[in-house]
Amino acid sequence: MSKQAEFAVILKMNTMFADLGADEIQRLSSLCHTQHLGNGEVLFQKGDAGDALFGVRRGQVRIETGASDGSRLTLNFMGPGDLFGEVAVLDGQNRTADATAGEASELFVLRREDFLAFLEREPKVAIKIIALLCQRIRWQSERMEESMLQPLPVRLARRLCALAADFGSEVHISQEQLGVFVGAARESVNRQLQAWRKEAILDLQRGRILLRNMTKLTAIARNE
Amino acid sequence: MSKQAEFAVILKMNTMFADLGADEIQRLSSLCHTQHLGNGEVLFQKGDAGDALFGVRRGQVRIETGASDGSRLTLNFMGPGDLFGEVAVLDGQNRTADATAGEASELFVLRREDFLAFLEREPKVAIKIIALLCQRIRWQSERMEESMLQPLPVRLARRLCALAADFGSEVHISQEQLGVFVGAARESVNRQLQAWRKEAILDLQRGRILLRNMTKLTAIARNE
DNA sequence: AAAGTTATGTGACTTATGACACACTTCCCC
DNA sequence: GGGGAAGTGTGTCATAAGTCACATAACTTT
Repeated sequence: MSKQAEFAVILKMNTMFADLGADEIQRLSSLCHTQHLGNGEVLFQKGDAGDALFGVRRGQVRIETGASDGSRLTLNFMGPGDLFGEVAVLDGQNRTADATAGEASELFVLRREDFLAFLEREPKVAIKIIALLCQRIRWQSERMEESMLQPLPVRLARRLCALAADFGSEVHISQEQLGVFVGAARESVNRQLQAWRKEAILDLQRGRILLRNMTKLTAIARNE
Repeated sequence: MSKQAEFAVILKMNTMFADLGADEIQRLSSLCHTQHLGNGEVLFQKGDAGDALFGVRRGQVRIETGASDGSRLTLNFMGPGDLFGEVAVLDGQNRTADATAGEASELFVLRREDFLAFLEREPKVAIKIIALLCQRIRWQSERMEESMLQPLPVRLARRLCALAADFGSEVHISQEQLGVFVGAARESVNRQLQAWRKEAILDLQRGRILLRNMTKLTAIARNE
């Protein structure tokens, strides 16, 4: 499969571009470049201009932010097929987090200027993008109002399910970082995980969580 | 001042259109219609197709939603100069709440079809709209992550400040509805308001709150 | 392998806030 | 002007989750 065809598949998988027609996707993916990163290499940092959209072809990129105490907190892991920086490429605002290669990686790059020129040539696509952004706004406000009002177990179960979708049943994450993800104290996370371990929903190891019973976990995530 | 000039001013005041150039605003406002509503008349209901954007010229429109128990909960008041339905007009999705005239009102109406045709004619404006939507997405995610994690006094102070910006220092709202706004129980809202009354930050009357010391209130809203 | 560092497990305590219960007041309307 | 209905004020209690304070376990570095 050509690089462009690969990139087209990745674009198509992202909610933001899922509704575009095959021809539009094809023209969009013809604008892509590729970029290689060595292990630990920094792709961009907080405050950099948001001048491109990235898709992971192989490897892994960590999206992280420097906490005030100097420690680094990982906000997300992007693996093959994941797309990141969609919003930055559209509005050109500064990056709000750092991106670092977690291993040697190859990325698809769609530069802002190319993308904007494309939108100007194809106003119908621009209108679709607008619709997609609007959906995202609706989705966000629904989620947020709903999500932060949920009790910790529900938030935690949801986050674990989301991580499982990306990484399978062996999630490699510290309880500390999980706490940051769901907005809770590490100790609270630990206590909940212990409770679930006793129910055989999952197993715990240092730096990793083994999901044993996704059925129960998704039931908790749905808040019964 | 002509209706169109008035509408142009209203568009300009809204964050969503604030960055557009004067000529673009002018062409956009030439597409507007007006509509009259009697007191209590229903403008649209939850589930209706989102086929237009509205601006209040005079009067007041309540945005509300029917709670499951049959009672109606007001989500927002739109007064002269306020714009609502921006997202629905862009993506054409269904309304997510009801809109009812709180008094005899006159509205500016910008129909979805006219607006989309306009965007197709002016792709540069479409790109600006995209940038504005992106800003809104960023703003939303920042706010939400921050806001729901804040303690009740902070959330309450912020909401009161926002209401004060719209209605001045005499905010006409029940404590019940204020509770819905900030996602808290009525009793908790009442207790916090009582505390602030004792500090002379505000006064309470049935169905209304008189803000006495905005300086202190904004300080609380900033979370010190 | 000893020492240091990071991640995890757990108990004791505190606090914010929701839930319930009920009294009191104001408004509206017949 | 009497009887609801809606809004408000307050006490008591329960609970979820944060904080603090350690103990322990697992990797890393020298």
